[in-house]
Amino acid sequence: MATIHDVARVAGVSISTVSYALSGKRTIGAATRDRIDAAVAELGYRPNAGARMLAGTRTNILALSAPLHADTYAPAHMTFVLAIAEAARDFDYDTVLLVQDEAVNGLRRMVSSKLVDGIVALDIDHDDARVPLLRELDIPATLVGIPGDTSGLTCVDLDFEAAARLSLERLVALGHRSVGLIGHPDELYERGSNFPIRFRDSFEAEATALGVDSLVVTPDQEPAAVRAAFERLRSELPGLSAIVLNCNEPVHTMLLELLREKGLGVPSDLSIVSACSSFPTDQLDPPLDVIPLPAQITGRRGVELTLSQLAGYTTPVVELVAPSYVGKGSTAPVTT
Amino acid sequence: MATIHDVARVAGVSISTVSYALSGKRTIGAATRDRIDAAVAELGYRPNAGARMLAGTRTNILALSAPLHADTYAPAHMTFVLAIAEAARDFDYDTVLLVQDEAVNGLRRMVSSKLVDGIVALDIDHDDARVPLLRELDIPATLVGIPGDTSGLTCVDLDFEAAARLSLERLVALGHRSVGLIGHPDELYERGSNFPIRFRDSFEAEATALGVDSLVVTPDQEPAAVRAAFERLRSELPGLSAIVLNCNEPVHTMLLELLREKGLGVPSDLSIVSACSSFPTDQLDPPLDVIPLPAQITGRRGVELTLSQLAGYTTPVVELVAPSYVGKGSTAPVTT
DNA sequence: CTGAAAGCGCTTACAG
DNA sequence: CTGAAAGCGCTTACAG
Repeated sequence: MATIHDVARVAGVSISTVSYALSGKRTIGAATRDRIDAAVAELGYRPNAGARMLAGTRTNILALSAPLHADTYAPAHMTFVLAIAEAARDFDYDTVLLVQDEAVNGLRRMVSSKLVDGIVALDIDHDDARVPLLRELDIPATLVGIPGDTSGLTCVDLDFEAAARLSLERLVALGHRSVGLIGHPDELYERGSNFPIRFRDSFEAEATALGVDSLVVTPDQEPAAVRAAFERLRSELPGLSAIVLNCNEPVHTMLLELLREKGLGVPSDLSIVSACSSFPTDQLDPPLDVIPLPAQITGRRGVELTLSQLAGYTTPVVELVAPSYVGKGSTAPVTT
Repeated sequence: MATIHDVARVAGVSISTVSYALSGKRTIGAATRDRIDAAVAELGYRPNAGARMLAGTRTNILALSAPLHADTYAPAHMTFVLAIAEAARDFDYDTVLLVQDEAVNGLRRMVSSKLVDGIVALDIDHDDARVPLLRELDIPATLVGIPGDTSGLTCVDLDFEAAARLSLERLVALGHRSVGLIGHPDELYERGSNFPIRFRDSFEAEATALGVDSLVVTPDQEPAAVRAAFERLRSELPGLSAIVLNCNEPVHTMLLELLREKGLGVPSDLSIVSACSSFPTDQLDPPLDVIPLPAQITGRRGVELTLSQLAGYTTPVVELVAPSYVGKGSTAPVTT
């Protein structure tokens, strides 16, 4: 394997000139640069990663802390991982994957061995073990997700409060005045889970502000519970003409099956919007309008925010990505 | 951050003694070792990764080449990735994740920059672009999956031919003498896809050997195609009492729905076995007996085989993991 | 059982 | 615009 000395010899320059030519950290004469480029190409030279890490100030490696919980939805998780690994490459970074307990315990090792320049963390719990750790570690890091206490940390995620408002605004624009929200299972709210609560609170506040009749139901992921929740919406919201879903995929399927069974058409009888969904709603029958959880975007921002800290920007920020609305034909003007 | 010099000073020894104590590459006096251990603990010392890579012969990093195809089933893929990252840690290795085009193009970079000691590659196509590359690269590597031409390469995967035999043997032991195989969509076989073909051929050969009436159908992933395939099995195998599935999850669901619609009980009217499935068959209704695609095991073996090459074992092997049969109550003795 | 020292292949002041 | 040289923090012969 060729070293920088080989390149220098072939190009007839010093190794420092080769180094500077490659890093672009000082101006190099055109002729010199050409000779270096030719030598690099001829030898197939690539800087030794270890030497670079040791001599330089950067390792060009990021740690991706990605624990996988029992209830993690694999396709969404995959999308985050891919987005982050690809975004990292766009900035000439490689990604070391830390899974399971290493997602927590491996972080200290990454930092003290100086293997990585920064960290991107996924699957953030409300009381995540990595939150105090990252505060202590003092290394560029971004949480993709919002923990309970964000002080001193940089985080990025979908703006789910705006998403709740957006879902309602779209329905109201179509004339709907009575809208139900099917949320996550009740335990999640009691446990103080972050998103679901913020989405729900924002939904309720916006409904009040817009003068819309609304009700939130929080069924477990079982057909019977979904059925009961739907019946409750119908009985307590007599004019029910639209439903917003902020829940997992199985509940979507169960609801749609229930509606089919009841002979209720979507959107002819009921408009439906899926909000903050990490799965494609195209596959559902019928496909649902959706405000996607933009894993591609937030994952990439996670990388960018970590690298911007590396570049010296050290003020912690909580960045909320604006929601977007994707129509799939599951909403229609209210007909009375 | 403490360096080896700090540890040596605090312990009152030379840095080479610290290095040897930590690597265990030569015997150290008990008292000396204790002082070094104490100094390491006191300082929270961890060897600098870059220095280690540069001075030593190992980087303690593995590359995981994991392209994601459009038809990749995310949960299975996730399982492979987790198994590999965890197995690597068990041998004190970290894992650099290479996705999409980097899964191919990044490999050469990994090798020439000496970032990794070896490679584990997932999602192996019949004519995988990484196959010639890995042959050329001359670095410890293992393919988790079997390409068309395995010459010179180390590979590991489920023994799907044995899996086909196993599925049939279990059914025959229950008295079944007429067994259908629902395989993958026809294109896959025409395209020369590896597993499906080997499974099918082995299934047919075993059926002949056991004197079992059999038929293979290869429907597309659509309810109508699955229905037609099932009808064909019924009409061409009059005594049909069992079906082996070697196909994707959607086809499983479609078939079970079809049977429900027809009022056919599983296993009362029909025994069913899911073979080489990368998804849990517990979730299906009813749960199906399964010969799992053991991602945990083959993923881990991928790491072990790469590290054994690093340790000097250089003879390429194609290692086939024996299939196992997991009963879930979807098979029963034939009743006539 | 332990130490002094060379060297791994870079980056980056320092110098001109 | 370019070069000579120190130094990053280890590992590992070489020596005793």
